[in-house]
Amino acid sequence: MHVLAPHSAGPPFAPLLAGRREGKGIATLHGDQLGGMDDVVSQIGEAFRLAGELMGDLPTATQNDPAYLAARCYGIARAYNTAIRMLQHYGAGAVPAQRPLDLLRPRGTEEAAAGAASQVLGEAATTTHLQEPFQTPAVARAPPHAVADVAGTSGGPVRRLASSRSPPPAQPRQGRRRRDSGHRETMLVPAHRVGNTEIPPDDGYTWRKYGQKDILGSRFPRSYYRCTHKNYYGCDAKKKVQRLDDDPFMYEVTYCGSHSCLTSTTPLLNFPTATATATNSPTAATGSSGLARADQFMAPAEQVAVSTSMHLGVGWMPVSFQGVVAGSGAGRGSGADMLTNVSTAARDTDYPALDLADVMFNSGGGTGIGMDGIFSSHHRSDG
DNA sequence: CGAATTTGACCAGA
DNA sequence: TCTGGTCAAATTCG
Repeated sequence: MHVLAPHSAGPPFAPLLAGRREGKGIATLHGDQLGGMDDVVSQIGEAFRLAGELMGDLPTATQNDPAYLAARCYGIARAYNTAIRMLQHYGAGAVPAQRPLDLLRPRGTEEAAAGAASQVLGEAATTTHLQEPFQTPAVARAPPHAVADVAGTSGGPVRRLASSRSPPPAQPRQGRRRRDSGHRETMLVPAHRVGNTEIPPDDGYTWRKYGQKDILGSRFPRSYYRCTHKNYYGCDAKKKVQRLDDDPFMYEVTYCGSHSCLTSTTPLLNFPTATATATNSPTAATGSSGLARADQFMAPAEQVAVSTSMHLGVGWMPVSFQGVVAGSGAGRGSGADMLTNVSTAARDTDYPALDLADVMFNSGGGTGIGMDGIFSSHHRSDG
């Protein structure tokens, strides 16, 4: 366990704007990883953070992209869902037995939309996905020869015309293995709709790219990442990022293995000051969980490693509900369909979650200052 | 100089 | 044999 000293300096996005080099991965929280109250606090903070991001995107995103908005709202609501579930798990009866997933279940909509949403939510309920915003260095809009990975690269696009590499080793390499037989999970991630749409959003982990391949039948290359902390902690988490052929604004990300490191599992959280204050208990500040941590609790070095998702974040779509637990491409296209369905539901139905949104966005007293107040106050949290 | 990316080669599985 | 996944030297950048 490492104690995260209270930290106050600069705007909350400062670490994000500092030009970090590493990509971040999405955090998937599984049932056996359910932690204590600090985790719950982190989860709530994550939901706040996602909501703040959405608020920032509203001026542009609302114009012509209901699917994008639906995805974002989905991510927010799911974050709260996860918090509720964690509370129920943690409280063991002390928490009212509300069904968290009902927060998102559409009422009285066409079955397609409702079915899609229910499927998604059902999956989230069973695996307790904690979807952090995500960013990955993968870029693949243009042919691989013309475009290099952008986000998170230390040197930006690098293209060599000719390789001067050494000849192959005299002795064949040994121990190279494939087909990791660990946990695999595929998710669909929308690309940014504002700013650089070439990169999927941050997911809160730090990844190091170790390969890129042109995949047969795919227009875009597939990028391979492993956890940055593999060497230090033996963390075997990996992920593959593949841009969908039929939807260039969607990435298919497959996670292989799970994080055994702690430092990579610190997706950026920007707790509202009030929230941070309310939860700034010793437990919250010193919790051992690898889950998100308010960045004002972070030491500067740790802030460097946090997510860029504050301004890049986009909710993730789990694909495993489609049965695509393993195997890339199996769910290709379906995820987009799901997104569309969710989008439809979002347009045509009212959600109980609106109550939640009302609380979130109007907590300041109906003048819209609720979130503004929360997040603006937070802007000085790490100054 | 260390860390991260690029990219051709290598390897394993289908 | 083909294809995807991984390795590792070369390269780049801060």
